[in-house]
This record gives sequence, structure tokens and C-alpha cells, in this order.
Amino acid sequence: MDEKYSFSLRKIALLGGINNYIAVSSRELGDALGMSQQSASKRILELLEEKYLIRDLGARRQRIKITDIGVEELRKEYNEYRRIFELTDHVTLHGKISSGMGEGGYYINQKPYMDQFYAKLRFKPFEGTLNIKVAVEDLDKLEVVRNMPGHVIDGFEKDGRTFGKVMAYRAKIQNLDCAIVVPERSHYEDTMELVCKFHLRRTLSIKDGDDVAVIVDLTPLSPEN
Amino acid sequence: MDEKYSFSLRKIALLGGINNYIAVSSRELGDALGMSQQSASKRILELLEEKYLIRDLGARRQRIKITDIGVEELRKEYNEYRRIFELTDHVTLHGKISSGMGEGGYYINQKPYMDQFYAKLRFKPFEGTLNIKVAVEDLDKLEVVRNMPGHVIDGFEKDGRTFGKVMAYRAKIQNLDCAIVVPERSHYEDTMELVCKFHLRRTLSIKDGDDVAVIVDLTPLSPEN
DNA sequence: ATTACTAGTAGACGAGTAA
DNA sequence: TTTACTCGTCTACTAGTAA
Repeated sequence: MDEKYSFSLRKIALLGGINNYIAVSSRELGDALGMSQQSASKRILELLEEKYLIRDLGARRQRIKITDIGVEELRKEYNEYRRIFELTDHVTLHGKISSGMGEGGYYINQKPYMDQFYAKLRFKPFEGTLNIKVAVEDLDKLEVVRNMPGHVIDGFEKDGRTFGKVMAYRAKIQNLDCAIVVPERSHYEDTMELVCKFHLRRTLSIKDGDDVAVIVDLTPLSPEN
Repeated sequence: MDEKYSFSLRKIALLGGINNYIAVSSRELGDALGMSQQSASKRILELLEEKYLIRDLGARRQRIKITDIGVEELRKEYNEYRRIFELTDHVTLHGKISSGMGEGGYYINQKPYMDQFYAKLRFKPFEGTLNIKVAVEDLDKLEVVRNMPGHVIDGFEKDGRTFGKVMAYRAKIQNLDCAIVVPERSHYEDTMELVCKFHLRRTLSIKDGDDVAVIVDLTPLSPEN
């Protein structure tokens, strides 16, 4: 989101525009934003154009409300601040082993993915992926991780099929190096996928339903990644 | 803090500039901020001028660190996001406008009530009360509000008739300051009464049956109330 | 009162370039 | 390579004002 929109949207959110329509004149908004009535009016039109805001333009007073898209953008910024102030160098995610759909394995075993894993994370994933259903109390932490820049594993095409771009985050499970892999075009999910050099189920003697803790490395990446 | 500085400072914080000096060239910062090397260089000079940043300008690479002043400004923004997303300071009650029995108006217009409203809520109710039938799913939230300490409006006697003690809770309806008034000896009710400085039906262009949201302020009262 | 257009202006930006 | 100057362009702002 453009920074000028972020500031305006945040102030509207503070006026209560997240859950409800609020009656705010362009003059009032201008005062809140430290700008003129005219500029605030224009800003509202821009935010409407960007679909961050919807409006009910009554005869007397306009009423505005932040859209889901707008709330999502604000939440991304919130997560950036959480990374700054709450999470220092790592975060622990608790969850349970789940079998999932087994699709991850087929994807991860593709050579172009494998080669990139080795180049960027310094290990070749042994098997497919280990699915972990993250505990509800840690889901917001998972969202913070998802919004961080990770190791980029580029997508490719093969046999007419598209393999999407994936983000990988260094992590540890029971002191074993591993990585969380997140498809770029993923929505809100409560399950994360782990890849590791070893066969995790066998090496750690874990089975579906077991509780595990995954420690995700949050130290900033060096630029060449 | 000027919004253009806030954005830059946040990105520097995400690069690790809060606790340590970090080596970031103006080109790298420009890339992170989506601007040119020249503009990033200028931005760093401005942030230094504002005392949000200190710099160790080495021969090859500059190293920058966010000052305590800068961290404080970032924390203010973080707190704004916390207010937005961790809202424990207010509760939203949804409901429909209802005409009610019109009794509230007669009571509230009594001078002893009016005087106390002005003394404690800093406004004189324009007319009587606006009745709102609270949605079933929010009734438990209304009960929470009813059980909270509010502004006490004392009762009195007049012409042999008793006017009871009333509790008032600061609230907002479409960003307009108002108050919920609750007679002390009231049983379970699904209707709440609002008072406001303005004629709410006219000001907000609302009529019976319209859906509204009332945001009740839950911040603790200062002792003199 | 409102919202929002047009026009004029100040300031933010990047290209070129020096140190 | 760096940082950061000058300068031309262009965008974002406000004043005036219409609806």
C-alpha cells in the first residue's frame, strides 16, 4: 500500500471506521490528517478508487467504512510493527502434526525447486513436506512470519504445468534445521509445511496428532537472497 | 512524526536498525523504500536532522542506527495499531432504531438530570432519548456494559414524584459523541437509550428500523465521576 | 452546511554529476 | 564504488469557488 494511503487509512481506523460506517466530513478528516478539506476530499476519492474504503454519500454527511481489503493492508503494517517490537530474532510456533493432502511432496521434489533449496538454504529436502496445524493462539505469529521477506524460491513451468513461487523461512524443529515453505499466492491458513534434510517423522519419531514446536529464524536476510 | 519519515524509519527498523548500527547504502535503502538513491540519501539527511537517526559515516559504507527519539515515535505508531486491532477499550453494539415509549424524553428533560449531564458528560442532551433495540448477538455485550461503573446521575424528588438514579456511559454513534443512559433499577432489557447534544434522527438521517452501531467507551472513569 | 472541481504553486523526486 | 549536490520536471497540495 502506498504510504500516503496507509496514514489516512490508519487515522480513519482510529476514528472507528473498521467495523462501522462513520460520519466524517472531509473537513474533519482534513483536520485529523493535518491537511486541507480539499485534499482530504481528494484522498477519500483515491481511497475509494483503491477499494480501501466504501462510502455512503448522504445529503448531509458522507459515511465511510474501511473495506476488508483496507483492513488487510492495515494488518500488514500492524504485523510489521509487531516484528519490530515483539519479535526479536525468533518466534516459536506450536502445533500438531497433520497428514494434510500430501501434495507438498510432489511439488517440493521437482528439480528446479530442489536446486534452489540447496543454493539458498544449503540442504536438499529429503522427502516431501511435514504438515503442521498451528495452534490457534499462535496463528497471528504465523501471519507475521508470512508477511516477512523470506528466501525466494522462484516458480517455473514444466509439461505445461505451472509451479508457483514459494517463500522459505529458516526454522528449527527439535534442534534440527528445517524450513517453512509458503506458496506465494496463499491465503489465510492454519497449516504450515516444513521441509528438512532428514525424514522428520522417522528421525524425530513423531506421528499425526503429536504436539511440536517450531522455532522460526527472523534475522534479516542478506541482500543476495 | 511526519508520515514520510514514519515510513522510512519503519523500514530501517525492519532492517534491524533499532538496537544496532546497520550498514545500509543509500541505494539499498532506496530500493527498500521504492525510491532513488538520491532521494534515499536526502531522506537519511532529513532523518538525521530530525534526530530520529544517528550515523557513523565511514569511508566505504555508512552505518545508521535509530535514536531513542526515533524508537519512541515508532512506538507511538505501534500503539495506534494496537488500539485498532487489540481494541480492549471499547465495545460495539449493533441494533435497530426503535420508537420506544417516549418516556425517556420526559425524564431526561428534567433540569436536575440536565445539569448533571452537563457537569459529567460536558453536553446538554438536545432532545429526549433515541431508543435502540440491540441485536440478540450483542445482548451479552450490553449486559457487560450495564454491569460496568458508569457516570452516576443522581436521582431526585419533584412534586411528590421520584426520579431515579441513572448510569450514563460515554459512547459514539457514527462518530458523534453520545451517551447510553440506564436507569439503575432496570431489569433485563434489549433496548438501550441514547442521549446526544444533537437531534440524532435528523443529524444522522436515521429512522425507525435502521441498523446502527454504537461504540461504547470502556476506558476507566477518572475518580471525580 | 456539505463535496469536489479548476487553477496556480510549492515541494518532492530523479537525472546528471562532483567529490 | 560510495554520498550528496544542483537543477529541471512533475506531482501533490491549497485557495477559490461551484453545485
